[in-house]
Amino acid sequence: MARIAGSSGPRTEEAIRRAGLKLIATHGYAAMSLRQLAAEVGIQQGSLYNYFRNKQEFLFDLIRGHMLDLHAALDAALLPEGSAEARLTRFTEFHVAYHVARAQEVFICYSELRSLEPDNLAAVVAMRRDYERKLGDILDHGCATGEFRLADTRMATLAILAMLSGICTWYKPEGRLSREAMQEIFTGMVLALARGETQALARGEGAAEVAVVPSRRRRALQAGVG
Amino acid sequence: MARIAGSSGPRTEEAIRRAGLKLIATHGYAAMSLRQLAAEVGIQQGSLYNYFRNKQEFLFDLIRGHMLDLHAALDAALLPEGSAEARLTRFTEFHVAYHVARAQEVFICYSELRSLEPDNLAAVVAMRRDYERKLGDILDHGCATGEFRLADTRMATLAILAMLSGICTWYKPEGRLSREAMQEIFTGMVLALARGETQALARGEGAAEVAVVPSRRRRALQAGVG
DNA sequence: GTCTATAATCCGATAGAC
DNA sequence: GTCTATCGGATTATAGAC
Repeated sequence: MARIAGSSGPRTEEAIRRAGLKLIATHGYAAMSLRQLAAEVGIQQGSLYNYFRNKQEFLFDLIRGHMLDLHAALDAALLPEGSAEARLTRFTEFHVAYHVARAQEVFICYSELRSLEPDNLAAVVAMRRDYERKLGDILDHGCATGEFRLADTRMATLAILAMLSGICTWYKPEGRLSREAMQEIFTGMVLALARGETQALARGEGAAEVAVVPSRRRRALQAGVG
Repeated sequence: MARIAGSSGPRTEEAIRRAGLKLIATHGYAAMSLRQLAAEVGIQQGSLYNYFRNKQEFLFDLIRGHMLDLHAALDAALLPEGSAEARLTRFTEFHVAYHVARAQEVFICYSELRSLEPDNLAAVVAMRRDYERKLGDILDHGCATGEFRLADTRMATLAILAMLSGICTWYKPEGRLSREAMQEIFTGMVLALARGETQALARGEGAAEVAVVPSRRRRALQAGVG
């Protein structure tokens, strides 16, 4: 990134934000040094402290700002009334659009929670819980009206959010599918999951009991392969 | 962890592995120092180099070993023949069981890919792709036989894997649901998603166009809230 | 195999000139 | 607001005694 000549407050601030998003999304917060960030922006490392008090505050501002945006945008997109199906459709379309448009920020919000200090983490987790509840309420309502058939709405909430949030881990703007196509595909999958009319197959007893912890001997053999 | 007196090769090796899994899962690879790791094991930092050549090799061994275990366990669990529904049921039950039993290792395999150097990353990504293909083949087969109805099997592959893999981000052994209950719930959701007989609702035009990038002014207001 | 000691580098954060 | 310079400490990795 080109060197910015002279004084320029707001421009530098936005450049730092964008560079930080990119570096943290790529390498992670702990692996990003402030010298790296300053070089990407085109300023000296010490100058960064005109824009935050310390590295932790920079991360928290990024994540908190994004969560506020997310909530505001969801509230604007969500229907206050209507059938559960219509509201779930809206929720899914919004979630896909948001994750496509702001994949980096969304990714950081999931992956860098571990890097937040306790107080900052608590604030973000509370906002996250509110967000989950909005989906959970739709699912609960749909089950009450008979539109949805879910064995466990809490698990369904986590499953749907994980499924949709996964988008930000592999989505590329130049990819095969347009935003509209992805919205339609994912809406179809989410609705099918929620309606879930079918019964699970009789489970093959024993299948679930497969060994998931390898023997010490197999581990040793694996090490030898390298 | 208690100090291990005297020489003890294999015991130390396993202790390092377990401590590394815990620390990396909790704080991340970049944030874990070798001094921290050594302290957790109860040895001095320099002694770690009897067990790996450098920090990167330690991470790669952890991830690669886990991927080998995962593949071997899946192959043992998966039915070579049978209906697509039966095979998808087996796949899901296995995936849930594995993620419940080894949540830490699975989590690291997703979250620390970014910390792998290029050659190591390429090796892991190749293994990951093989794994995805095994699910993709089941879905393709099911669509061909008419058991499944999916608009896009590639998206469905990614969606199902994200949904199941999400388990390792929130699962706690002391949680509300047993492994068996989770297997049944998730199998039901995955099968419903794959069968997906229903059509999506007519989409509310305009709903997808909601602003996902806030105005500069709103951002400034948000910053003021703090 | 474990220890102590240390090399060489990098880190976040601060001070003060302009 | 940006720069240069630096402080104090932490980091990975190595060397050599036991």
